[in-house]
Amino acid sequence: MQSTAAEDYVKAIYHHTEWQPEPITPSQLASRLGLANSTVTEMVKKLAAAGLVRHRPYGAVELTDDGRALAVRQVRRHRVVETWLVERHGYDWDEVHDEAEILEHALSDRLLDSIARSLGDPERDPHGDPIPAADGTVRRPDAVLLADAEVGHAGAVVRISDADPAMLRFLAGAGVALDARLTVLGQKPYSGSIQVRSGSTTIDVGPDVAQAIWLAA
Amino acid sequence: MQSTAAEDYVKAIYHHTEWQPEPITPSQLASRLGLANSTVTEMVKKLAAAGLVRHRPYGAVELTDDGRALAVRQVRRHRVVETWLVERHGYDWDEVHDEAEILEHALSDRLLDSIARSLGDPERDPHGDPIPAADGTVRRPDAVLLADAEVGHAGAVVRISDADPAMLRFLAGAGVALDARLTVLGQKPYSGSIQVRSGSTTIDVGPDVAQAIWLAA
DNA sequence: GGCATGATTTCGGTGTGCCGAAATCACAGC
DNA sequence: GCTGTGATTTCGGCACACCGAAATCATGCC
Repeated sequence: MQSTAAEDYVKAIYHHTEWQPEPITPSQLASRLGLANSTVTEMVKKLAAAGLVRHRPYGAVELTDDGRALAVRQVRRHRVVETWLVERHGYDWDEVHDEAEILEHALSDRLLDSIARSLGDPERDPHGDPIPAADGTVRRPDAVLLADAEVGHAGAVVRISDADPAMLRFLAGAGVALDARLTVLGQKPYSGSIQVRSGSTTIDVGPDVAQAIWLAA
Repeated sequence: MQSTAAEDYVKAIYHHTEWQPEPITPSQLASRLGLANSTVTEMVKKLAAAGLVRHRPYGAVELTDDGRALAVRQVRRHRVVETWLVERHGYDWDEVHDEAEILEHALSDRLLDSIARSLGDPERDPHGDPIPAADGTVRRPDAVLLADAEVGHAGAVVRISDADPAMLRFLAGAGVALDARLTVLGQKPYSGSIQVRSGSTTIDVGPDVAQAIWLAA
């Protein structure tokens, strides 16, 4: 059991728990993968038989150590490829995902490690997501979601969610990029938006943006 | 009909006619692909329905213009990838094939062209096989099989078959590489071997080697 | 404790690409 | 013209990954 499908499943499960720890339900998994619930049920059963996943009927799905190791390997591949596409082949942030999704299943370990080396073995991808090392080690920066940061908190942008390409472009235009230093000035009561200082300018960010940016703790 | 399987079939058919023009039979195709005859029969039927191949029952298989275009595209991908693996990732000639076989199905046109550009849009791969251009143009050098070359013929090595990795290593050890200048000194009667001068040394090559080296005409 | 509701699973079915065994064909030799 | 032989095709079947519809389950609400 090491098909590209299995790799996609464990990666999706891992991804779900990467920034918050509740286990994923089968239907969440199905919608994330764009598959029918019945398909996921069947595949989860196979993954469980292969020892990659724990699952009792009608319950949530969790990775075993083996499953997590496979997922981390897959995440490494995906993020190395994304970084390579952006840094060496002129792709934009919002163009890399589909290509990486295919390539991550096609590269040998040897080639992937060679590509990573040629990039200087980066520890994070263009969004700030940590790139696991070849041995499975993940170095995750101490980070606070902007939405959860206290007033007065100041820190560099450590991660920006890549869920919404339009937002990425907006933020780039506003000068908010990886490593940009932000200071939380305050919340506007009842507006749901947060005031933030970036360099000498002040910007208001809505709740969707505040959920997409992590600052160094 | 653009599956990786279809790509493999048309590439194998193309490959068969690349250096000699008899059409390939289903069983030859099956053994080249490592598949059962029955599988090939079925797939050929689908390829014919898709307009990639011409085939009447119990006859040989030939590419249509569409099929040839797809095959050439695939050959380009394969050879660009091989060149890239050798030149940028330290692979040896005899190590690239399997990796390229997988990658050629996984790279987008955009990425492949970017890789080719980064290599200077090479016109031949490490074996000397011509790399088709992105528009499908193939520039094949005028070449003579060493076995067919007349006594006194002199020319650079233009292509070395990659069928036998051990032979590749032997030739590399003997100083016979791409662009090495060889002169045909003569045939040893009844021995089947040919005397060749390479620089200041003279070597005897057997019929298998003489079938694997092409000289500039 | 019964029941509605939404999530989960089961079930029958599909498409692709593969296989071995059996049937069929083409062609050469007589 | 017949026939044997090897190549080709047909046939039933399998594994994988997917689907929709129907059945089943868990949970919260009354």
